[in-house]
Amino acid sequence: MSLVTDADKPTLYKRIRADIEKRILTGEWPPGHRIPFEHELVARYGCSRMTVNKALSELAQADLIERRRRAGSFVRRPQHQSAVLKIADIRAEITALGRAYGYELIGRKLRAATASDCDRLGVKKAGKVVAITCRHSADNVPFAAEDRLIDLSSVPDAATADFSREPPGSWLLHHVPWTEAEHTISAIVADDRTAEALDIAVGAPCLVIDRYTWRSARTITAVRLLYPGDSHRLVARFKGG
Amino acid sequence: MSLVTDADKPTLYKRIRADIEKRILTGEWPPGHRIPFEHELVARYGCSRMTVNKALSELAQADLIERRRRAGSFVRRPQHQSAVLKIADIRAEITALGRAYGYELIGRKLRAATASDCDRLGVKKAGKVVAITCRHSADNVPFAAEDRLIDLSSVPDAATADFSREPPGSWLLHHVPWTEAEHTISAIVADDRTAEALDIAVGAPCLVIDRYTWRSARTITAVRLLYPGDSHRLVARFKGG
DNA sequence: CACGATTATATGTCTAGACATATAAGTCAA
DNA sequence: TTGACTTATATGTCTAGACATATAATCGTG
Repeated sequence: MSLVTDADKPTLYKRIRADIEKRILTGEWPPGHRIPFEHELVARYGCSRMTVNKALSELAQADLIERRRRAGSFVRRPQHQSAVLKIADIRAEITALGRAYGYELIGRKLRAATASDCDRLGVKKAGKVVAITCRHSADNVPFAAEDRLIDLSSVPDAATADFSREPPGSWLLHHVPWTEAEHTISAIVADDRTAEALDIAVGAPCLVIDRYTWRSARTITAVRLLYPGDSHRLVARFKGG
Repeated sequence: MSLVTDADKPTLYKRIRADIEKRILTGEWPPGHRIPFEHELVARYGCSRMTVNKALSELAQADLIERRRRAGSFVRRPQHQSAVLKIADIRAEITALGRAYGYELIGRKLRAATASDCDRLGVKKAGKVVAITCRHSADNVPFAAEDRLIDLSSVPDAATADFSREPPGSWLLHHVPWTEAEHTISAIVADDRTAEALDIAVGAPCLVIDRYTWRSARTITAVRLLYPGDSHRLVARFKGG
């Protein structure tokens, strides 16, 4: 599997699309930024306008850019994310509810990936990983317990990031643009350890969310979140065809 | 709001795309069906191949069709939907697992919408509704309990549909193309009634999915599904920007 | 200054070709 | 029958143009 999708034998329009996509994803061209006009890209790549147009049209279809006649093409602010962000950034979720956000780092370990780590990250062989355990609270009431693994070969900066102040989810969101995520949701009843972490009764229902995030076929992080099941609701909105 | 996107002033390639999209969505061209070759569409619409190619390329980018060199273009089985379908069509989910699907209609009532019905459907005032209670099983083991409300002003045919044979979810899927859905997921522990319906112990964890589906701002159905929490996993995959 | 008319320009769509390339299908030999 | 080779064909990409159209910017006028 290649690092970048569609990069097997880059045709010109795919290269143009990938170039622009990369600048958007890395933040070099932030939302609202005007990307070069078609005629400028034509000059830069030395091709016909149809080739540039095809690249830009696909980016537009993917909602990465917005094209406006006479004005140009502009980087869109992520919009699909909102539904997901509600899940992805617990701090934002809690503060959006008008409640006081609390965060507590319980454990942080830097280690060479074990077999079970690789399995969790969905990779054959990872180098080093950071394992983080922490807890989120709202108005001083436990809100969610988090158990996370970050692949350092994808996110080397995570090795030195200070997770005692900033929750890893927020940190990642601001340092690593993700492109895809998969959630597996299930329900369990709280065992002793979970009950203690969430300050609920043993046997109370818990919502379990396992999220696995990657960018361009490259694993970023795997996280398990435990919520008190009766006090939390997870909202996901889809669009169908 | 218009019913069909991009239909304001249909240019030719959009018309071609919409024509094909319609046939796919209505099921006239089912998954696996080979759609006409480019040269056939060129002949039918009397345009150049690039125009047809643009329509087909967009359908391919939207994952509605798959294009294979030398073979042609084929309707894909819903796969962006698959994550959702897994939720939406329990019968398909169970049979996909290679297990025997069982369905049992427990109750069906046609009534004028009560205040609580309107609330559940998210409308101010509905006319008549159908309320359905049923149960799904896999290999004769209870799989999910369903409690559904269908808005008859949006789906009049549902009044006369025979839900004793076909589960309402499957029926709706084949009769009413949905465009958007919102899921609210939570966890509970089984009470007496739930425990009996799902044949699990009282106090066992349950996953609750409330799904609310609409099309073009028109409510179609609201459904609550109860799954045994330890035996069921819900997978959702998102794409971000 | 405010507002309507004009103009310049970037994107939107389309054509009639061209060559590249993956691959289904057919051919032939072991 | 099976495997290797050849061929036909549908899609993939690209060009150098063309005209259409929405609209930002400019210009003029009251």
